[in-house]
Amino acid sequence: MRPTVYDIAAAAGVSLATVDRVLNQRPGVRLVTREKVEAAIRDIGYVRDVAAANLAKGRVYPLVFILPTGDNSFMHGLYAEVRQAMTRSAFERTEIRIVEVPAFDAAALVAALDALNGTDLAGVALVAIDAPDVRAAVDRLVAARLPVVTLVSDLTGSTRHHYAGVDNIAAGRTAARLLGRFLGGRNGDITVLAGSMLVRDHRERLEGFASVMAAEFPQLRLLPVLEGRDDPEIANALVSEALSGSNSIIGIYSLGAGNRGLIRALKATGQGRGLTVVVHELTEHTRAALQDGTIDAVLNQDAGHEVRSAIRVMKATADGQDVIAGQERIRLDIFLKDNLP
Amino acid sequence: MRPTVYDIAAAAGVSLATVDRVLNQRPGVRLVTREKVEAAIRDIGYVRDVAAANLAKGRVYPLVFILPTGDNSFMHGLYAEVRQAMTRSAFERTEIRIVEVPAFDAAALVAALDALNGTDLAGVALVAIDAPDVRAAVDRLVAARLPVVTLVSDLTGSTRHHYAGVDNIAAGRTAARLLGRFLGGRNGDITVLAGSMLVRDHRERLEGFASVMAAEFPQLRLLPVLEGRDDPEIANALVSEALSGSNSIIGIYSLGAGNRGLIRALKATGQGRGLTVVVHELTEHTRAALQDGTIDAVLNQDAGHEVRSAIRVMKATADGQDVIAGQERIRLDIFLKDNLP
DNA sequence: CTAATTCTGATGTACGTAAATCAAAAATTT
DNA sequence: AAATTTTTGATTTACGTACATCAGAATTAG
Repeated sequence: MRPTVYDIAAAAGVSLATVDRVLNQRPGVRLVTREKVEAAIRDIGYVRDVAAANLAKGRVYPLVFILPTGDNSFMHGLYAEVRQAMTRSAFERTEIRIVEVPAFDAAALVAALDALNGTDLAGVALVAIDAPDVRAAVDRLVAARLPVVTLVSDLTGSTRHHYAGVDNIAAGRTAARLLGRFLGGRNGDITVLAGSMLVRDHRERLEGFASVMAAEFPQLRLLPVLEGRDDPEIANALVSEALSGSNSIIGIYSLGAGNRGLIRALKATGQGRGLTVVVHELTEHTRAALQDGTIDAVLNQDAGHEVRSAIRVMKATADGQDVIAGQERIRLDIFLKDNLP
Repeated sequence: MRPTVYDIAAAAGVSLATVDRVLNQRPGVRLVTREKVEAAIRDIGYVRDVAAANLAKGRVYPLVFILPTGDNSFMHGLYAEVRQAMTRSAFERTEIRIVEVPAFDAAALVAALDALNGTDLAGVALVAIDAPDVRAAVDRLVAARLPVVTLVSDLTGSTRHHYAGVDNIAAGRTAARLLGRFLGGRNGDITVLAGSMLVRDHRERLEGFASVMAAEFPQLRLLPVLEGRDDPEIANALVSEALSGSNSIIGIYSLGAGNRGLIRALKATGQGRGLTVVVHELTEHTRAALQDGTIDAVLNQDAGHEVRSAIRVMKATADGQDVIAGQERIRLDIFLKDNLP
């Protein structure tokens, strides 16, 4: 049988109350006694039964997800996953609240973050915008001992506890290699469609993409980046214009959202041109386009995994526990038409 | 506050004892009363607090992993992950035991399975060998109300509760497309190295690979499959022989384990021939080969995820709970040199 | 050496559920 | 209607931990 607090008490030769004081870092224990108890804990290999402890504490984890609004399938999926997680609240002792903020609006994000300061929370997850005042706002929350997890897009340089998202530089590099190798030595132009250079994930994807392109596929030339603000309408307009304006485009990398606009443009203007296309985020639209050959590869981050991972990390951080590192690494999924889930 | 058994009792107008009898399907409750209680449970949306229930029951989950012996990195990794899971036993209320059986030995596997029948277990995970008597042995365990999960290689047609592994047909198809597109229209021969056609995962990978090759890359010709028994030495010998015997081989697909033998052969005999190589399972050897360009892509199943998923599913099945489907889907990882973890 | 202070022990209640016991009530049989 | 059987209720203990209270012991200060 696994050791309990009674076993520690017996081993250390103290009472249950003292063990409890040590375990829960309550005052009123002499240093020597405390060390005696801690030694006993180590010796008999006691590990606190978190379930029992939570039961006794009546612990619940009030969590907040700060999510940007946005009419694209990826964001819809992300919202859906958070709502899914809400339905599991009873089991997981969570109380999840969603706070919506306008997309790409750093000031609004800062306001949302600051509004949380002082409230009774076990954790905050946010899709970060890479701006100094956002960083400062996050640091304020961390300083107030609140677990903070960035979701999808990271905020390096801040003191956030964890990032639940993919390695976007690696994603960009991977996209470049896929595109480069699929094009098999042909030369021509590559168009990159992004959402906004304001968010770190898009900047990083571009950075990775450009560096591999330059180093390994010099026969391919990168055209200036199109910024579609993750909006299908804008994306459609930009890509249509680019394709009709040039015949030397042979590849497209879409590193943001709003791909149903891109796909519409491809079907209207890109038909029969033998374009090789790599995009991000598996949605109903990109899935269909992958299947019918409009798109050649989809890079994806599983929003469900990201949300569940964020929740696990926030809970663990709130309890001062550590997490299974391998389990919390969000992997980059590569989908070809053959391995669609 | 979340409803408790007391709330059900009050809502149904019965005593706590009766609620308990209904909840735990104990006898001694009239049908009408039982229905009254069940209605109350639905009405107030009661969900049992599993943590508290397990605490009260003193529940532990004795689990068995039946793993094949085998001197290849993938199996080493799998063992390591199970041992990792053992270290978390205290937290997870599991008691994990590993049973080793010789690889590719159906009779030994059947014996190991039958030895478990009648023992007090909460679940069995096994790397299945696709043979009728293995299927029968698994069915016997399932009939004895024991949760059974296949790991890495499935056993379709059996009554196993769950398969914790990747879709191997999709894996084979994906490998074919990667190889085909990376070769960019060249024509020549493709060599396939497998472990054994006895295990379903290898058969399925080959099936998927061959079908996409035939349908979409007719300029590539498949050579007869080499069976390396997942053994590095045998793999090395077979591939070396194949490469020195033919100059028309331009691609290799290794769908089993034992790749350090393949890599040795490639470095010795395949240098400078511009071979395109796709292999399975990310290990230290395949990782290094991917980085130095000996290999072009690695398809991988994350053994850690498989083991953790198997444990979650066995526990949930033992409790009659259901699982988060999306969370238990084991994904096929595709690694290029750019997205190595 | 006494008084004040700081530690420590003993004990009880709570969390939400499981499981057992025994008495009482209701339903069924004779 | 009595005897029997089946249902139900009331109550208690337990799981492992948290947390509070109060008394007694040990330590420190005066």
